Amino acid sequence: MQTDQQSLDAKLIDVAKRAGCSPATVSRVLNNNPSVGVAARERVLKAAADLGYVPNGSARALRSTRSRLVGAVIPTLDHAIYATMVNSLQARLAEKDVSIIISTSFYDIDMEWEQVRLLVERGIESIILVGSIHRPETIALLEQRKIAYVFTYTSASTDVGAAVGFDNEKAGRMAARYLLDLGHTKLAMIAGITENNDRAATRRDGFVAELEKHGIPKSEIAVLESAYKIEAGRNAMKRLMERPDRPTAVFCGSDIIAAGVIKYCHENQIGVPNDISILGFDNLEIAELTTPDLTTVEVPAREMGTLAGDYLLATNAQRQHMRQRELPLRLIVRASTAPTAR
Amino acid sequence: MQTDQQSLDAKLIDVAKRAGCSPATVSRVLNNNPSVGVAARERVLKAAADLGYVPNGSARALRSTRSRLVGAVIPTLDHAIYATMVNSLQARLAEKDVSIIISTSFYDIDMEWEQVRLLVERGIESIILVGSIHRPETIALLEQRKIAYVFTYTSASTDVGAAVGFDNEKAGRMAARYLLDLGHTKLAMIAGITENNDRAATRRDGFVAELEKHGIPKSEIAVLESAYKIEAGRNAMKRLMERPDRPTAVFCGSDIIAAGVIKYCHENQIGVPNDISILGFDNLEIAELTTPDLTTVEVPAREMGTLAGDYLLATNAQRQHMRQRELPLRLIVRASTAPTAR
DNA sequence: AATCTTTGATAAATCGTTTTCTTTGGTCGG
DNA sequence: CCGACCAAAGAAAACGATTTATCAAAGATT
Repeated sequence: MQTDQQSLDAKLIDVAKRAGCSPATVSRVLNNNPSVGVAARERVLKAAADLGYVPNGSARALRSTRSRLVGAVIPTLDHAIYATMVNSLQARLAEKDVSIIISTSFYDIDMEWEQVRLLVERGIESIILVGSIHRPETIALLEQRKIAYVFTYTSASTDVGAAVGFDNEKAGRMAARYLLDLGHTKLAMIAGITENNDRAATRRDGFVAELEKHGIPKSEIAVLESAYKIEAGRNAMKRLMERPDRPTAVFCGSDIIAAGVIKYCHENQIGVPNDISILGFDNLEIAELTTPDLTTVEVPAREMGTLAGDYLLATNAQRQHMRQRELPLRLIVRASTAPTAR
Repeated sequence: MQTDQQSLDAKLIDVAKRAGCSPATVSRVLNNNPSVGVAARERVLKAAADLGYVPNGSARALRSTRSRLVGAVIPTLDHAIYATMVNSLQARLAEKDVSIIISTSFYDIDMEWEQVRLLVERGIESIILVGSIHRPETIALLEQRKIAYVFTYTSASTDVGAAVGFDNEKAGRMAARYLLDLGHTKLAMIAGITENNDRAATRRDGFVAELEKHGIPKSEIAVLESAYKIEAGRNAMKRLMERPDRPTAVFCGSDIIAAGVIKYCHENQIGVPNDISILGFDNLEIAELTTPDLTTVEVPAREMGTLAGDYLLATNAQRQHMRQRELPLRLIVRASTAPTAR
């Protein structure tokens, strides 16, 4: 004989019974529908609390077509630049009781497509992606399902999606100009892996283009790639220094890479910035850990997360005004760069 | 007049119609139920592909009570130790097409309780939490709903939950013993914030207890706390060095804190490890960025994520054998620690 | 005093699947 | 050659909420 109601998973109808009203009324109270009297409202709330009632999200989502779920597909959480962004995104969404399903694509747009499919199946109402290169199927699916999507780490939105981020080409140019202004003419770049990473590729292109514009032929610019790991950065620098014509300044696609580069310099008695200037990208916390402190380009990861959250939470009408958001980039000058010796 | 089927969101019944069979058959095909003929199976698969059919997860979850959703509540994603763990956890779950909803509690168990409630509402089948201190309501809810839960970063499971992690007290003792073995007798600890953080607190307690055991009175051990930020670690070290009786070795609750501590030492001409030995905790990537490289205790974050994932994916029967998993801790000796000068 | 609104609440249909219970038709052993 | 059995597939109920249509009672308007 079951007497202890608490021990069963109470359903909405149980709450209704206990409150002495219909399920419809309970539903309205739970959804803050104003058309229910204050007396009934209180009885319902009390009953729900007594029973430890927890609504069934699936049933709710099924009937109302609102799941309060958003998706995020990012390359990895193992890189602070993405983890930080997701962290602020999640915080913003949590304020509105919206939950976030996260999955990682390891920089692979085919994998991304699979993940997006799965997320759509889960009923997400909107989604955030990284970069502006995606499989056509991915975008088509989101369009067809009318799921709002926003690209991050880029300001290049498609004709239909939205973007919150920065201009990667500008970022590359900014780096180039800064090093040129310091008097450097023999330059190199250790980019991140550019395959399937439009942001890294565009940054590199901007860097090279700006140098060319200032009279430095492409053939004289050494461009290597490195994974986003300290060790990988160190190895890339090793390869670079084994070449005949050594640069006096190196632009790195990430602070992580730059950290490895500086490490290599230490190990090989190459003075930073006396022999070689090192410029990073991201402005991670570690930029103040290298010796010397790293000059770098600051990426507004936290802000991107918050703004992307705002976009995902917005109504369709509001979104019209939020389609493209380019955030400013700042150069953080520390001690790893210096003018060329005369 | 609507002729283009593709443009509508196809439902299971549409697939059935196109394949010329009943919805039940389609459902069986989609769920790999063996009792359906190969001919019918192929027709269904073809029809589903033609229509671009995507199952409705909510309806599926509602009817089957299986949501393929797990929850994770962690203090923050802004600390590599958690981001890394979540990253490997997610990777493990993705292999089985299980999605993860993540939310952050900012080290606040009241907030954690709210988050868990919301996750339960979303229909998660299991959940991972950090540490072993939680609100009783949190555990009670999970128990009542029969949602499997696993604690991480600790090996202390309750009588009913599971834990995959390490013994924080042992960790503290290990650090103490190492520094004692080097000959240090004047020791200090800069712990992380211990309020609502049983792991940090237990580590501290283990450290102090081991020192006491070896004849160092508690009153001689300086213990401070610091947030998990480089800057905060620097400030804590400042406070420590302003005290009369300076230690010759400092154990830091995290590599992040240790990095700040070393920074302070640089700025104030305190030699590491000549004047003072610094011992970190976590073995983050940054441990190889400090000068000198940081000696630290390695925390198996990646492995914890994978094993926690295994637990969440396991059946109830299998879980019986996975209730408590203590992972080994390794001391990574680098250059920031040295024997005391005679 | 009769009619028109407004308010608060109910009954019943519905969302898109899975599952249980039947049915159908074919194979096999005796 | 017949009944038992099995495999494959269908019909219909169910999952737990929201929403639409409806209605009764109370208040406002003439």
